[in-house]
Amino acid sequence: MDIVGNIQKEIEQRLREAALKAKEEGDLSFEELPSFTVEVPKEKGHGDFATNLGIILASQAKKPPREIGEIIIKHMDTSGTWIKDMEVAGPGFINFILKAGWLYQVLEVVERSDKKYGRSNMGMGKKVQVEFVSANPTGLLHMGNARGAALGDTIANVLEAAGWEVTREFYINDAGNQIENFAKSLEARYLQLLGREAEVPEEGYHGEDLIETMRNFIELEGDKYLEADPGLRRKVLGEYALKEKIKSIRESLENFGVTFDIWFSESTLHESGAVEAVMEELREKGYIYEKDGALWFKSTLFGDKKDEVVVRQNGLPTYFAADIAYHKNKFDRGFDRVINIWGADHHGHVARMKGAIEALGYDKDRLDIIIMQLVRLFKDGEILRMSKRTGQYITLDELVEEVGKDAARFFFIMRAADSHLDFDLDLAKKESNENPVYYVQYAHARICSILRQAMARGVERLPRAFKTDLTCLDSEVELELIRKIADLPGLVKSCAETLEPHRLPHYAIELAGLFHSFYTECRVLCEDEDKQAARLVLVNATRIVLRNVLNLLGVAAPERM
RNA sequence: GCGCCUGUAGCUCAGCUGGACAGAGCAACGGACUUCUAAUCCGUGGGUCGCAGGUUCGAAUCCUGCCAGGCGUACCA
Repeated sequence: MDIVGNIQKEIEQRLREAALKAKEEGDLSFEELPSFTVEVPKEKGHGDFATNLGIILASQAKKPPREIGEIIIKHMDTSGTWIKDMEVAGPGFINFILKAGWLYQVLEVVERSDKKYGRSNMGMGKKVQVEFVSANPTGLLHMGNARGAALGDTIANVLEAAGWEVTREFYINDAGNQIENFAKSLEARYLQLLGREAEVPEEGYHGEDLIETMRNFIELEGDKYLEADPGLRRKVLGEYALKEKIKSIRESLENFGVTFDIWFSESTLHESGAVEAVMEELREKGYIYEKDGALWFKSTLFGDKKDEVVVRQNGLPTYFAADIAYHKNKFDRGFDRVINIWGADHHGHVARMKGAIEALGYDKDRLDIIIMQLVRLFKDGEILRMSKRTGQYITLDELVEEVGKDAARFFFIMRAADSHLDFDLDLAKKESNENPVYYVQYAHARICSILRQAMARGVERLPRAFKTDLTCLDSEVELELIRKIADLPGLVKSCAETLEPHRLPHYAIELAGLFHSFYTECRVLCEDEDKQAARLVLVNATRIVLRNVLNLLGVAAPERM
């Protein structure tokens, strides 16, 4: 239940009626009522809600905006609403001042909804798949993957909260060229460890983790592949390492609070013939042609800059071909909507992916691709260039170890996907105590402490909001705190709509800030029983909201710190 | 060259899809613990919103052109 949203809608409706009534009575002239906004003004002095209707109507009605404002106010029927007062202000806004009581019902709603406060059924139970991370299983997870993991998981959480049925999926790129290179690199390490001359190929993977992997392998299987057929050897080593890598990726992500419902293997698409089949389908529809011995998809038909190869000269399908089959597979599985989270280095892939979806006859708007800018890592004041090939990167595990899961997630989610974020590792470590995440968690812990104290002082159970006189919550901080609490449902909806969860951490910081101010200014446990009861209700509602937001972020809500 | 993203306080970033005087955290400075956790609070300083035009009653937000940075522009993924 979204009280702010409901009031907004109600005011909008009354305004519409007032304008029409004014028109009927000849006070205003306009053809059709233009679209206008009813919003919460930034400035406290501008009332609880405000509309720009007067300004919007000015040119059509041929009257000054302020005069229109007065006319609308005159025709407003406010009976049965929370509206106490209306005034024309500034260039012609109408500000609405509500009766004080409107906020108190928010506390009742929070208490009653508890874990469900902030949730809605906007998605109406429709099925959505969020595919994210999907890192190559040839190495460890780095900072970019960490950002993607935090972002994707939170988007999934937000969609769930907004009433979608969400599936989290990881696409395993266990086929293609890179797997060849992976196997060659493993082979080189294997041979090296057994005292042979061998070199990791230029285009291979140089990370030291592969040495470790081969050490594990040798422990199990010894040197029995030393003289084996190289093709077989690479296959065995590759399969072993892949399994180990995927397992460690899964563990790292779980350690970061991210659990996938489905791990989807690319190679199954090749083995089942799905790639071939989808190529055939596109060919029949006339979107495939041959040139220079390769097969091309006509992505330029869908606004891409150039056509794209789907089957190479050597007869092997490209990554793109498999991706088309994968996306067809997603829709075949019955997802109403599909969301991909990709790093900025893949943005060139967006147009042709959407093109392929369209070519297959699906509505391309059922696919959202979120492009996330890359993470630039600073250490000792210098940029650390990350690359899996050179093996130089900070891993997700190291990040969690040094900065902590909660701080890392909070930090990543706080930034919009669009922002190219600079992650200063030294600073993150150094400031871990001053990180905003602790500020929020501390607010939660403080509340829990108050509630514990209350019990210790003989309060047997928390007072229920509907049985408590809340009107004594009348200081400015108290009202602001309730006002902020009232914002959560609208915020979650809007984050789900825009797929931009970065406003949640900011909200949490603001809410925690208001609570801390309240804490300094207002004593909860006190002589005045009525006041104490009302403040316990307020504090408990704040706790519920903080916890719910932290849950959405995948960040712990500690009861003690 | 072309395409996508970005440019807001010393630093890292918000700015709720065009609203009424531009915000937060960190950093700097000055205050507040005999009272529910000082991982907190209160206060001070700090900005040509990259630059120049345009649209609008109204622009950090939309359009155009420059400037700067990141990414992409493979029969790699």
